Amino acid sequence: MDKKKIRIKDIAQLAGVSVGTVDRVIHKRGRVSDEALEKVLKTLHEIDYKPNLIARTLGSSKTYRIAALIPDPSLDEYWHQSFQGINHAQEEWAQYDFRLETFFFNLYDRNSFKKVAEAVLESEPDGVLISPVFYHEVLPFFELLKDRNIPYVLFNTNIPEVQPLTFIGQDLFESGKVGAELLHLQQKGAGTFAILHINENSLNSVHLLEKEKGFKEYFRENAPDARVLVLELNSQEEASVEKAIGMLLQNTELAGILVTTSKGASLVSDMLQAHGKDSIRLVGYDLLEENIKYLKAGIIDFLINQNPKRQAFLGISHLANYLLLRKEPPQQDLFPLEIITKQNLRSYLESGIH
Amino acid sequence: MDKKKIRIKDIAQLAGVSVGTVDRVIHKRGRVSDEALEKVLKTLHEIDYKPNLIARTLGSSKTYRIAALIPDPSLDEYWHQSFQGINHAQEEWAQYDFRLETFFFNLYDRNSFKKVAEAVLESEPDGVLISPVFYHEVLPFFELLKDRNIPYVLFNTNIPEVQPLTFIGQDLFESGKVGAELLHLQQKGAGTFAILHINENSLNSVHLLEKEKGFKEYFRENAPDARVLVLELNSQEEASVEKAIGMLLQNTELAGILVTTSKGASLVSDMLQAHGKDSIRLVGYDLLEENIKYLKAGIIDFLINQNPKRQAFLGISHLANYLLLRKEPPQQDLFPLEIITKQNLRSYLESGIH
DNA sequence: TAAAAAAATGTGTGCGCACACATAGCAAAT
DNA sequence: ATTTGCTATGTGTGCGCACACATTTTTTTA
Repeated sequence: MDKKKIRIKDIAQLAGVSVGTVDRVIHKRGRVSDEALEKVLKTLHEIDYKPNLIARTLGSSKTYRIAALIPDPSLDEYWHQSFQGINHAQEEWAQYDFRLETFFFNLYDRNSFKKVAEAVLESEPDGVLISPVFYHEVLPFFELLKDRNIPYVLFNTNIPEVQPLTFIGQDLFESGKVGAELLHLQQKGAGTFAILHINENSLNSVHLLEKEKGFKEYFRENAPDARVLVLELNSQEEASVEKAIGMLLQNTELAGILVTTSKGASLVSDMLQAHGKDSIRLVGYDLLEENIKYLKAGIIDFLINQNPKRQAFLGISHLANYLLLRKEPPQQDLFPLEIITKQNLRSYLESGIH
Repeated sequence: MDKKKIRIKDIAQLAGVSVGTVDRVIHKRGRVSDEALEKVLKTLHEIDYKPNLIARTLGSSKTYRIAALIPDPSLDEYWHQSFQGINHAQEEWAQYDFRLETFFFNLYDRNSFKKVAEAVLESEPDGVLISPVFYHEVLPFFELLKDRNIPYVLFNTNIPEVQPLTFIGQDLFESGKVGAELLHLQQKGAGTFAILHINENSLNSVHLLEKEKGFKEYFRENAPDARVLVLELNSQEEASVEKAIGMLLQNTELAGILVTTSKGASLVSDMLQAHGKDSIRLVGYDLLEENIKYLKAGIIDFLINQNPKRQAFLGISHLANYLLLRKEPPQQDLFPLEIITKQNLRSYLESGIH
């Protein structure tokens, strides 16, 4: 049971070479004779050598620089929470020589993203954390990162084909199913259920479409005779969106509504109250201030928490671990679909990062 | 923006003393003149010095030993999951010189706990992780640990008055409220709701009583005319417990049942099926295999996840951080009350430690 | 066959800290 | 006045690794 720490020195002794040679073998720096190579590899294999990551980082003392690309947090509470996660990670890793540079772009302006992406490349970071909102604009960016051998971590939205270091977020298809289930709970009979995409550019709708698919799939499986309505309300003017929601509420006898965008739920809550229809079940996303208010008031029945703060936090952590300690992160880090109600809300607000 | 790393050496230079003196001041080893002390403290205050924890651990290379005291995992799936968390933590911290020694006791035998506690003391660990099931037996144990200056971390059940290094777990009062809410969702009218304590020694019932209080509180606040039944079924023989449940089901028109012990829910599920009463809403605790089965089958409607694996994992991590890196953990680490349904179940099973 | 070039191998140093140990300074005891 | 016995202060070393550099061995070339 006494597994003493094996050092490079020990390996060297066992293999009958010097530490320098062992070092060269471990780091594949070449300049080693076949004979020595074999000896070292052999003992390296026999003894299960694990380098002391602590000592490793001590010596180098290189300052790593991570760039984080997210939508402007001052314009959107959801992204503000992501930003908090990034800042939290920075504190957590302050020990080490890390410089975290955050780049903001406008969520509704693909050109702003392009510009910012360029700036990131110019800054020559050692790693990148990004929420790839603009699919088409992001692809060439990843190409360039790949060329420069800069690892990148995706969060919030996944694009598996660009082979990021890792992805952090939720399974949005499953998320749509959970949303549907929460609307359908204890709803006897068929009824009509609506899924609303509000105020999100349709360009980055992969996101929303996944939820929609899951939503439909749930009813197909569990209540085939339920009616499913899909509405996409993309107008920039709030008034026209409100009007559309109003019409929906007047003309249709709804059993429940799922709002796929985190900001949309409060708008729908307003309308439900205005039309005296707050018995309609409403499910939204994320612990935004407004959403919390309506959840407490009983207008919103459930929120699905995407935990943006933790997503960003873990994104940075995975990068830091990879760069600093050479720890490979898992292929993807899928978060559970957290269901928030009036009663367990507090436990979520009070608990730290989970 | 360029905050170069400040080392002890720098402090020494600024204060006009040697590193040795600075070291003595930092570690309060005494043997420093008032004059020098003041100088060092002053610069130490001006410059915000943060020791490099990495370098600190490198030098010492002391082997820390942590003792974990938990109920025998081979007898109980819930504790098995805790055990997994402990093992996971061990892997995570394998880097460092850690030895994790796990001590098991019988959940139903206070004497076995006493014996094990003694063994722990004899092993002279540097830190202790424990789930304090037996309140009275555990108090003198903590006294002894305090005498010996051994830090201890509690998880699962809290005993704030013994002032542990930290506590990790859930707010059980809130948990009872959430359980009640889940039973009451969309239940029009008053109805009768039962809370069942099954097969848990009443000795460690602080646990269960807290949930019960929250349960009652919910109905007091939200449905004062609902009827609340409390049943405690402590018999060792399963048959007699089943009989009691059967009688309950036959004689009472129930709207919902909350089972406070993780193992109890599957028993109740059985009985609900046997009596053809599976429309009664059932809420239980934790992702035990049996519970998962009944949740998928729709007999159990919701599970509240206590996340024993993560509890234990974080317990060890907090201890390790404290011992190795001298990081003070938060006073308590409260977990959110996770609601599991048929639809989001998979996301919880697939996600790693969250 | 000697000299030069190239390849293989070995040695030394620093990273920042903790701690053991060495030395300086200074007062009390002889 | 010299020694002893303190305290205050300074110096040196090791932790395990990475990497620069020095040295040895082998190969090539004249």
